[in-house]
Amino acid sequence: MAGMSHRPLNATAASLLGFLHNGPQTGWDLVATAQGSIGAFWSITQSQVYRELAAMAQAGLVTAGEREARDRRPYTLTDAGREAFAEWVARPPDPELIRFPLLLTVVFGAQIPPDVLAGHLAHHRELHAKRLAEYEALGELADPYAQATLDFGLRYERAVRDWFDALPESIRSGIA
Amino acid sequence: MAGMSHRPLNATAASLLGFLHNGPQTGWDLVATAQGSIGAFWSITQSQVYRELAAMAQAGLVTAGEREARDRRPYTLTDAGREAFAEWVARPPDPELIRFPLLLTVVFGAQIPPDVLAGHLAHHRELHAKRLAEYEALGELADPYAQATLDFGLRYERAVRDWFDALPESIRSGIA
DNA sequence: TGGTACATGTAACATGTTACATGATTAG
DNA sequence: CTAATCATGTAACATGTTACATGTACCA
Repeated sequence: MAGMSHRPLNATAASLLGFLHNGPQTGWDLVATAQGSIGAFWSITQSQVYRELAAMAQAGLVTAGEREARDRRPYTLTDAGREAFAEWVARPPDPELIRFPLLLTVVFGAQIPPDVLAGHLAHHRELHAKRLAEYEALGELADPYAQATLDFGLRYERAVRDWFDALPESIRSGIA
Repeated sequence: MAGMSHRPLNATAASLLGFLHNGPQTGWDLVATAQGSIGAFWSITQSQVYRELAAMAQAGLVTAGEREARDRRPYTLTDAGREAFAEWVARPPDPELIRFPLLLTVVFGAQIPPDVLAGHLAHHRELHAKRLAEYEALGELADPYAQATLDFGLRYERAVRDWFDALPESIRSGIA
């Protein structure tokens, strides 16, 4: 079966397989796990999780277990799933994608009432300050890999904060 | 017509309207304009541009001009389009979305051959170093709003570089 | 006269989002 | 008994991506 041709996994599906390396989990649990551990740089919705699990079960990468209490249905990684994950991991990761609507409003600053723009900026500065505080409150993580991604988040949030603070007064405060 | 109910614009469509404030442009030109000025934090494809232009023409936000040489078809902003743009910028921008596949591989580091992970990291470090050099080569921009977004890019890329360089040796070099 | 860049568009599909429908279990 | 939480799933739609088809104009 080694040479079987399957289209490569998408990163969302692959990450579910990644989590299943730690043992069987239900869709519900996977949503919580994913949002908690990779949510900051890989958004995943409930709908997607159930869809990918169904597709991967179809493809034999996971197997759906019997329904337990509360209809919980645990999914288990198969050997084929393990192999698909290994293949995914070996391919060079795509470059990151950033979609930052606030920067769009900044670019079009000349077409926007200065106080409106300043309000958007102030609001987002707050959001980011909160997120930075949350990251800092986490302290040191036991898992060095998780710690590495947290470190990314910390550096990112500090860079964003510094950016806000370095904006020209005319843009930041809405005083033309 | 002020109270007409239309679903709010998506950010991609809105940004096209933003660019059309500087005068009529063809789809082709808009793709180049967009990729050059907001491409770093808002990806836009050609397909999307033609689709959004057609939809916005339908909705009366832009008007398609006569075909010129080489079948060029310039689109012009209408008053309704100007209004729709103004409504869009008044709404608070959504938080940014970051999708960073490399960080997924880092999170699953324990399930990945160390040299494979180290290779991915080295490759991406290179990519980011190049991008930072490109940004730095741009120098000061005349438009303060464009400069503000460039400044974001510079700070982001420096944060990413510093993150790479601060990774634990065991992760970065693949030496277990 | 042949290749390259310009230019528009469609088709097919993958991915992501939002809202809803349904029911089980727990806690107060 | 009732509200909140747990849990699965579907439906409908929006957005994004890739590949292709078609033709124009320039330039070597």
